[in-house]
Amino acid sequence: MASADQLGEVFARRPKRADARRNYDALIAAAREVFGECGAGASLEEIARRAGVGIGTLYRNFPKRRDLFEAVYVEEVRALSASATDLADLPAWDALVAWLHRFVAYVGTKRALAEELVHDSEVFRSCRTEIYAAGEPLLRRAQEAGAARPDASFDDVVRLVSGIMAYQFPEPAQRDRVLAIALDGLRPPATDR
Amino acid sequence: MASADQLGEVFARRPKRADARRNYDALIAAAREVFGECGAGASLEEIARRAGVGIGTLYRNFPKRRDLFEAVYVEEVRALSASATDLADLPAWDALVAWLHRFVAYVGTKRALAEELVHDSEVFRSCRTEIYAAGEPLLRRAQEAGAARPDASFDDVVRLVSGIMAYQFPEPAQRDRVLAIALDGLRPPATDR
DNA sequence: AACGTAGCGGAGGGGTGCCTCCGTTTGCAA
DNA sequence: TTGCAAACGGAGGCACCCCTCCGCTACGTT
Repeated sequence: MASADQLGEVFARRPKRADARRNYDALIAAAREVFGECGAGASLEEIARRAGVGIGTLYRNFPKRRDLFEAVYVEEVRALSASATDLADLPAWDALVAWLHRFVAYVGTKRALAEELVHDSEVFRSCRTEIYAAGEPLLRRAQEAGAARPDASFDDVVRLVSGIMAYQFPEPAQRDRVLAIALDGLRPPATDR
Repeated sequence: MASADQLGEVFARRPKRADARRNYDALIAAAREVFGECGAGASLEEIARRAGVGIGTLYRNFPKRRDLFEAVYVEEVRALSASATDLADLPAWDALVAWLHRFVAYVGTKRALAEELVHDSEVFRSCRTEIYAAGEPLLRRAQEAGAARPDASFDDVVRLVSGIMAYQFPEPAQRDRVLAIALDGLRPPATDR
């Protein structure tokens, strides 16, 4: 699969010299934090600062903002998409809902990722492809089982869910309630459910 | 009602000298554009530039960013909340849906307003109060008519809808489809609707 | 027509961010 | 241990933004 190769490539860019690798990892950790707090437009100098690294080092490892951004999320996206497989033995609808809850857990706190998932951005398309490849079969299975409305695309679902997550909720209980309402809308139009 | 007074106050700040009023109005028009394009953090200098006005003029009329922001949306919020009254003769559910569509039309293109509606910010609370005062009765009426699920608060609905609108949709058709899914979730849990 | 003042606008100081360049440091292979 | 290529880091140039201040303009009044 082409998209996985691309994600692998990104991962392989990790440098080999010990000090370099240390800095690389510190940068990614810092970037994860800062992107999470400030969104995709966060200050790169702040990231270097927080990683305890010169700004030059940041730019050597990640010449473009997007390079850093990708490196941060590749791992998480992989984990998320991999986690779709161990839901196979649940009923179709429950599997979809369970996966979407994971999706929310991964994506919900990371405004930056959610933004990029919707605007399509170069190589980031790979991440989207990966996520969609994982989630779409779950939706289709639910639709075939008659548990989800047939006229919704997986893209609709992603937008529905990640839109809701876009703003932080003061109370997680409300977040779950709103998510539940949205998911109810995904059920088949009428009678049986 | 206290909130309306406060909105009135904002409106009354409009200056009286002809040139001043011209600039004031140009600033609001420019701000509406720029806030719409760039969100609430837009550059004030860009706004002044686009209004064809010196930056000093902007600051004299609107000493704080929020002042400008408020002035921009007061009018729109008023219109939106006023428009709830002429839906009284529709069936409860249809009235709610119709108003939410107006809500989307007003708010959907204005990321900045949606942001502020959720984060609560000083005087902006008035706008929210006003909007909620308009929309909440519509929801309650729908709930009493058994057309909307009783466990959803109006705040839930606002978050549901404005979250979905947070990212632009390339195709408006998809936006409507996703909105429809979400609104379906608002229907009462089971059988009759 | 003349005048007082409300209003104008933009220069400028301070801050922050982006990105490049290059003298210095350091890991590691020989 | 030595040597050198790889890696470091931060100074500095440029751009943009925020906000203040003050000499100039022109509106509306008398």
